[in-house]
Amino acid sequence: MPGKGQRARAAIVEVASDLFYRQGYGATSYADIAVRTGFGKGNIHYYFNSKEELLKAVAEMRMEKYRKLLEQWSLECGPPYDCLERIVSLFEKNAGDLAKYGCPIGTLNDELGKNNPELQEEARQMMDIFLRWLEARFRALLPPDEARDHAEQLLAMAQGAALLAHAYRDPGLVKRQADAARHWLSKICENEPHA
Amino acid sequence: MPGKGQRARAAIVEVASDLFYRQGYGATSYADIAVRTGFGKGNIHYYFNSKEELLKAVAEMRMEKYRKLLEQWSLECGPPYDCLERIVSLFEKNAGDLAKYGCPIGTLNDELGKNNPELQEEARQMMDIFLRWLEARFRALLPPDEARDHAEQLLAMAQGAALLAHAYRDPGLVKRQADAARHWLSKICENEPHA
DNA sequence: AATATTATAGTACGGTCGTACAATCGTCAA
DNA sequence: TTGACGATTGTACGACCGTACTATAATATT
Repeated sequence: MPGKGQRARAAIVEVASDLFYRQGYGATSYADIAVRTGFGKGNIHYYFNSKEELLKAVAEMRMEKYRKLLEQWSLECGPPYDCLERIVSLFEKNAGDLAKYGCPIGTLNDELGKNNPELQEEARQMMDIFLRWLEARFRALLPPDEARDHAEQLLAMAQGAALLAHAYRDPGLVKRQADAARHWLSKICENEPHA
Repeated sequence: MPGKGQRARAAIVEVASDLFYRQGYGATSYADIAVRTGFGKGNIHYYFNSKEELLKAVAEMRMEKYRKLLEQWSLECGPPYDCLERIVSLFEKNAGDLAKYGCPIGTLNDELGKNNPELQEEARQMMDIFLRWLEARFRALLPPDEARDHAEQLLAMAQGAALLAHAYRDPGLVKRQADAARHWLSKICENEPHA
C-alpha cells in the first residue's frame, strides 16, 4: 500500500481531474479542490506548488488510464472493425456526460489552446494517444497515409459530435453520430478486407 | 450616418468580438477592450452595463453577419452540392485562424457551456443558424429526418476538424478534412440526384 | 523517549477582475 | 451664452484567486 502522502496526492489529483472536467481548468480554484477533498487549502499547495503542476499531474494520471485502456483493447479485440468500433461505443456509452460537460480531452484542449500554449501541450498529448492508436488500427486496413487520414477523420467525427452534443445538451446527437460512424467504418472494412 | 454613440458602440462590439475569439470570453477583460478601442474603461461600462450584455451584443452582431452570408448563399448558388460545398470552402479558407484560435462558434459554446448556461444559449443560437441552413440544403436531396442527420454530420465534421486543427496547430488538418467532406458530399449528391 | 521529517491547517499578501460612481468634457438647442 | 444632456474619464470598492508563509499535528527514525 502506498504511503499516506501518496494516497492524499492521488486523491487530490482525482478530485482535480473531475472538477477540471466539469467546471473547466480556469474556473476551478484551490478552494474548490480543498472543499471537495476535505483537505485544507494550504495542504494542496504542499503537494502541488502551482496550479500548472496540478494540471500536469492530472494529465499524467489521465494518460496512464487511457494508455492502459487502449493497450488492453489492442490485445483483446479481434478484427479491425471490432477494435475501432470500441472507440465509437466508448463515446456512445458516455453520451450523457458528453452532453453535460463535453469531451474531457477536447474541452481541455479548447480551453488551454487560447491562452496557455505550454499547458495545452499536455492536453494535446492526450489527444495524440487516441489519434496514434486509431492510426495503428487503420494501418491493418489501409496504406500508411490513408491510415493517418482516416484516424484524423474518425477522431474529428467524435470530437465534433461531443462538441455539438454539449452545445445542444443532447445525448441523442452522440448516438446518431455513433451510428453514422459505424456505417462509415463498416464500408471501409468491407472495401479493404485484408490490405 | 449613425450618431457618434452608435459608432462607438459598434466599435466596442467589434473589438470585443475579436478579443473574445482570440483570447476567449473569460480571459478578456474590460481593460483589454479599453486599450484596444482607445476608450476609457468606464466608457465601455457606459454602453454595456455588464459583461454579459456585451457578449449578447457580440452574439447578435455575429448572427447578423452569419444570417446575411447564408441568405446570400441561398440565393446565389445553384445545385445543392455547390451550395453545401461553400461551407466546406469557408472552413478551408479560414484554416489558418482555425488552427490558431479554433472555430469562433465552437470554442464559444465550449467555454460557456461549462459554467454559463444562460450565455451559452446565445452561442448555441449561432450554431443553430448554420445547422438549420445545412438542414434546409439537405432537404433538397434527402427525406426530412435524413436531412437533419446529414446536417448534424457535416457540422460535426467541421467542428471536429476545427478542434483538432486547433489542438495540433495544424491548418493542414482542416484542409484534409475538407477534402474528405467534399468526397462524402459528392457521394450523397450522386446517390440521390433529385429526391 | 527524543528528535527529525512529513503532513495539515490557517491566514495574509499582492494582483486582477467586474462593477459602481462621481467628475469632466463636448455638443447642440434654446 | 447658457444650460442640458450624452459621452468620456479615472478611480475606488469588494470579491476572488493563486501563492507564500508560519505554526501545529502526525508520523517515522534513532
